[in-house]
Amino acid sequence: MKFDFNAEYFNPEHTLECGQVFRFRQYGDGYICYSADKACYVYTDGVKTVAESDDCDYFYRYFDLERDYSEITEKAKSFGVPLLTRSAESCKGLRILNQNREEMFYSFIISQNNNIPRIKGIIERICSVLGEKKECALGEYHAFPSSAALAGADEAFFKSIGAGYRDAYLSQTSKRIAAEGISRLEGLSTPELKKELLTYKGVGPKVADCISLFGFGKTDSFPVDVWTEKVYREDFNGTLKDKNKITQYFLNEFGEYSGYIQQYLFYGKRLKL
DNA sequence: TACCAGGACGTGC
DNA sequence: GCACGTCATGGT
Repeated sequence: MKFDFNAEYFNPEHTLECGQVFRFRQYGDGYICYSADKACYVYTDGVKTVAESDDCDYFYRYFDLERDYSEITEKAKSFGVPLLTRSAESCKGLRILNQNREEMFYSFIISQNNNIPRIKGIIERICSVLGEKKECALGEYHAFPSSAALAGADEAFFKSIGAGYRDAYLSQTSKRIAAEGISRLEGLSTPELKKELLTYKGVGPKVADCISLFGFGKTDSFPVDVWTEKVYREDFNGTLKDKNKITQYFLNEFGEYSGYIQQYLFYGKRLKL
């Protein structure tokens, strides 16, 4: 099955390459992306972006297609920040994905003090060993492992697939989530959710903000990493040093739009827009 | 070869 | 509470 969407506000490259997701690869004229145990081929054909999958309902929501992004990009440009205006204009087809919550937990624990190509490799190796083998029209692939499957592996496994010192974090947090589930995190306000996320091993303020935004759809989150910290200094003339205060500064500026704007700024800075 | 990467943790103050 | 050293490892 397939569906399509106005390509002006759905650009696969910007959406996938902007640093919010790690499980995708270039294929044909577009990309194959994987989420939880599902797969989707997405490409732009003229004025339409087309998505093909065995589960179109899942990916329609995954790509956040029920939301109006023209309003978001206009809001972003209204702040009069040159980098933000340039990024929102040239990347207006960037959408914030609705990703699997547990997959976001482990992915962003892995992301700490790490680079994106290596993060992708670590996640790929974890999936290939512990993820259920699946098959679809696009070929074979491995699902992202359940927390139970991750909890069944030990620290040495995570070390062996190149996770480095994050081995203990993955081991401990997967055991905890396998035992508790994550329904205890549903229905919380954004500040309450962040407070709870900070109690998991390997989850600090930045990773908590990423899980909150990308896993729980909390757009009043603003993760501050080395790139957005650089944005703060160079594009907002910021002088604060404390990263929590920098996050609070951005939240005060952008409110419910923080998550979207953060992604325009992060991606735009990396692209040297 | 150094430095960097979507940082968090433990220790000492 | 805050500053600081440390933590693996591949990318650049």
